[in-house]
Amino acid sequence: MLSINKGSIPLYQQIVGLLVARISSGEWLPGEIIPSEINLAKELDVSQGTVRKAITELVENNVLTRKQGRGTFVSNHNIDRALFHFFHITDNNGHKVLPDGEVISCRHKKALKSEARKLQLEPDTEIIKIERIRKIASKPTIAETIVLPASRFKGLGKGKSCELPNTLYEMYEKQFGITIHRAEEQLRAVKASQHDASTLGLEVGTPLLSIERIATTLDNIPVELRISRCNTTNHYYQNTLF
Amino acid sequence: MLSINKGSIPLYQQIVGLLVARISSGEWLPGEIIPSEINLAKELDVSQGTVRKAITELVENNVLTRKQGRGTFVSNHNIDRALFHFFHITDNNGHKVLPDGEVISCRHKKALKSEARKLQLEPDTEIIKIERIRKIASKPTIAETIVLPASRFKGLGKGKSCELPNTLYEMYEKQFGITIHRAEEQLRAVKASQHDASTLGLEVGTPLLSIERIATTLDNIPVELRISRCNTTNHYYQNTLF
DNA sequence: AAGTGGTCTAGACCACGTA
DNA sequence: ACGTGGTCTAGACCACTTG
Repeated sequence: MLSINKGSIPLYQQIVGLLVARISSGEWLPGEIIPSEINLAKELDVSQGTVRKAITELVENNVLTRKQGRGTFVSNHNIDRALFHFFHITDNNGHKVLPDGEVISCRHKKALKSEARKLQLEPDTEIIKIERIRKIASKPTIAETIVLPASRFKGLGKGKSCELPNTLYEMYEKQFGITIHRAEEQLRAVKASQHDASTLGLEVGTPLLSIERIATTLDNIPVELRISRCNTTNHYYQNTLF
Repeated sequence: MLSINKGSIPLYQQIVGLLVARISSGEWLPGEIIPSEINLAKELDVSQGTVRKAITELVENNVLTRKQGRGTFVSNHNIDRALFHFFHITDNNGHKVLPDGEVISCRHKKALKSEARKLQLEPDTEIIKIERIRKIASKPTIAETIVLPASRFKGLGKGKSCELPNTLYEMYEKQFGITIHRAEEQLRAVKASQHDASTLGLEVGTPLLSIERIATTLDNIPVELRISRCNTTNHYYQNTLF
């Protein structure tokens, strides 16, 4: 099982792999506690320090969460994580506010060529396309288009389920067992289209901040494509560099 | 000196503080080697593991750089760091290319109210304002305005020194002993002004990605305000979320 | 009181770079 | 050969949570 040979991968890295496998296989679900460091050490026949180093790496990647005196848990998507890690829009004072979401349409379609490529799907695969408008302090601020592979989100958008919560990732996790772990965002300045302009109450051609996001699971499978067009008159996208 | 009392700050955190102090005081300059973990442990009368933990934290913050077999070094600004950590613009294929910079003007002025606030200066403090245009593959792509407190950059912009290198942070470090450690960026979509439009060869009103950056030193003193207006037709701003 | 994570130690050995 | 960082161990004690 675990091997400690000359020139091989460090033990703690192998353990990281084992832990990730047990999480993405669903053995340990989001929010659940995992065995204590001591018990994992016994099970894997390594020292506690080595297990600890592996866990530390996963904590830094937001995969696990430590709670002193209680144990180590698989991270889950709550409103805090949504705001802290997956939402970079703030008002002009730098304060984050989670906007309300209001679904405009939700339809099953065949993926466009570009959508299929970005989600690593076969051409013409069935997808769910959601259009929603997000309001901050009752003011329409972001127009969003969300594309999901229909096969992974069975039942979404049929019947009355077009009412979606604000924190979609929490819903993906609870209803579909899909945990978003990582996202790549591409930002551009674009002109508001006719559609954007009318939903956001702006003139056609107004500059909007376009954020195209591809969100992936722990095992790096893309499961959501999201394009947000944001009115940055009273808000901006905040990023910190080190 | 170091205290290990009940309920006090952990030893390794205290050591982080000591190391940071010795770096920002200039005792260890960027690029220089610091004492080995063993020697620091002896000097501070703690175990090597504790020193190691402190250093690890600084390595993760890009303050120190470890080189196996050689030693631990104070990080410096080279082209790699500029590209990897402080430059998020890529072409449409996701490839980073450091653009050329061409200074348009470089003048000493009094800080505007908003500039003084952002750089934490007294109103009317003397600043240096640099306008430059950045080209990628000979094509003007980014219009930049850079504001620096004159007191910290004595001599810059007088005489023929208006020729600036592409990697400014390397120059700040070498010529002025100022190391940029962290930056906050605020992104917006804006209309190209008359000035932007002519320098970038676009029509007035074209959407541009505005990036307002405040860069700070290790001891969190803001030393540069930079506003970039970027034509995102063939480029985008790339960001990764966890 | 018992169990968990968090800190700290002392020492062994490996991998790498330099001389 | 030597010194450096990198991994791993075994064990002690502290801080926190729960029963």
